[in-house]
Amino acid sequence: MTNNNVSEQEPCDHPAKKKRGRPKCFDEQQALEKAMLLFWEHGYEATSISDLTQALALTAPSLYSSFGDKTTLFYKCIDYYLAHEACPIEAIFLEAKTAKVAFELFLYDNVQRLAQPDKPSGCMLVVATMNCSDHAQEVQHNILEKRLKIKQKLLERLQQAVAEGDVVETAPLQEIADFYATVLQGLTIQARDGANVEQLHKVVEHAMRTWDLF
Amino acid sequence: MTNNNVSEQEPCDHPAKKKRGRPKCFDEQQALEKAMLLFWEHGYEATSISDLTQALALTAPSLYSSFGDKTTLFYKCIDYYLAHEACPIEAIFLEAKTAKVAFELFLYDNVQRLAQPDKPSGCMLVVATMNCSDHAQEVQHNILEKRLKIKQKLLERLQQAVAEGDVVETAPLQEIADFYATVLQGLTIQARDGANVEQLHKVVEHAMRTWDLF
DNA sequence: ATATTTTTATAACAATTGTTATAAAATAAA
DNA sequence: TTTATTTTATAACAATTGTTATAAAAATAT
Repeated sequence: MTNNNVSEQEPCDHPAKKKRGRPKCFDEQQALEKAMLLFWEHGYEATSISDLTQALALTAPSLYSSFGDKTTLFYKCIDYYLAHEACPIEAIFLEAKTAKVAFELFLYDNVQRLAQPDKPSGCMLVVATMNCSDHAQEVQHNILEKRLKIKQKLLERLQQAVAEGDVVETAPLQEIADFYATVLQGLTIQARDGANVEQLHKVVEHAMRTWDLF
Repeated sequence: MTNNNVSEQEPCDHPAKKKRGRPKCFDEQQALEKAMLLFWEHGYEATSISDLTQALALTAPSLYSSFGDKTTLFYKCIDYYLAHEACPIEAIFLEAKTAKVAFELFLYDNVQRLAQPDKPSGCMLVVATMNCSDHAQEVQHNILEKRLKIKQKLLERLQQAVAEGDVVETAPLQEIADFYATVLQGLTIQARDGANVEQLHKVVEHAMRTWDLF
């Protein structure tokens, strides 16, 4: 990680060390956020370089020198999304005492993120590479794997719960993970279709009510 | 509906009335199905005219004279999909004696359609216009409305059930519809992510087990 | 045979796609 | 001041996008 933030003061003898060449006339972090919002809203392929340069108010060469080509930029936007907009599943799963509480917190946290009025609705991992041409097959596959990893984390939290005794050993862990992953991804489409937070909240409420039926 | 099928015999005095000009060298219905499969797999915008002409083995002028422009062709593919590939929700809802049975049949029917090995996975209404540019906003909106109509039919079937007495009047109909719509659309993403029919079956099984918890 | 109709094939269209070469501009180091 | 470095702006690149004009080909009707 290179530190490009000029305004940041470091505790050394030459503070505010200026960079050598012509200074950038835009904030890289802000630009990345704007790009992420575009990709989140319209997806990887439907967002053109021209859309990006227009929204970020910079030229194509500046975009390329700062972020690489379109694919590289997209991956950086995915990372930005996961760091700043997506649900912190590991933290939630760590502090929750039981698997049920963990899933409950996870789903409610997602609900509020999936249906924000001032942000694109739905999970970016789901909506940004849903329909792709053959040229974007690799990108599509990489994002698919990120989705699968989330589902894997659900399963691992259940396994941990079995080890800790708050879920019985005979419980169908894979089925439970499949069910809540289905609900989670359904919430994304519902949000895209205009459902509000209260509606999604009720859906999660019911989905959690069924925990003991497994 | 114009009948372009030359081989079909009609019970009138001049059977097999040949058309006037040069005959078509491709079957319009088969071509439409192939186009539908492409749009289903890759979506509206990511499927190019060149992709279509290549897969249907016909030239661009033939494509345009037979089906109109890309948007018109896409809508015809959506109609073909709804007629031949999508779940016949009205028929299922009509013959089911109770709302619970109706929802059960509907979801199980969907499961087998969403995860066919030789077909694109997931519901075309969900996956074909998930990420679109501004140019395709109108198409995206039209497909969104088709999704909303399905959800509306869930609600109406519940209202019918209340009228018929198999669902209590105090039941939260909108919540029930929201929940099962969420599960349905979640199944689409799960199918796209590689879940098989048995897995989705179990998800539906659990979702239906929660019916009486509303 | 000629005329009419429909579909075909070839080729081109302007516009947009992602990307980059080039040179000017703006800064710090020498 | 000169040199080195970095970012900017302009402009172009080949390839692809959706679409259509043109004319040849293949059938029926007169």
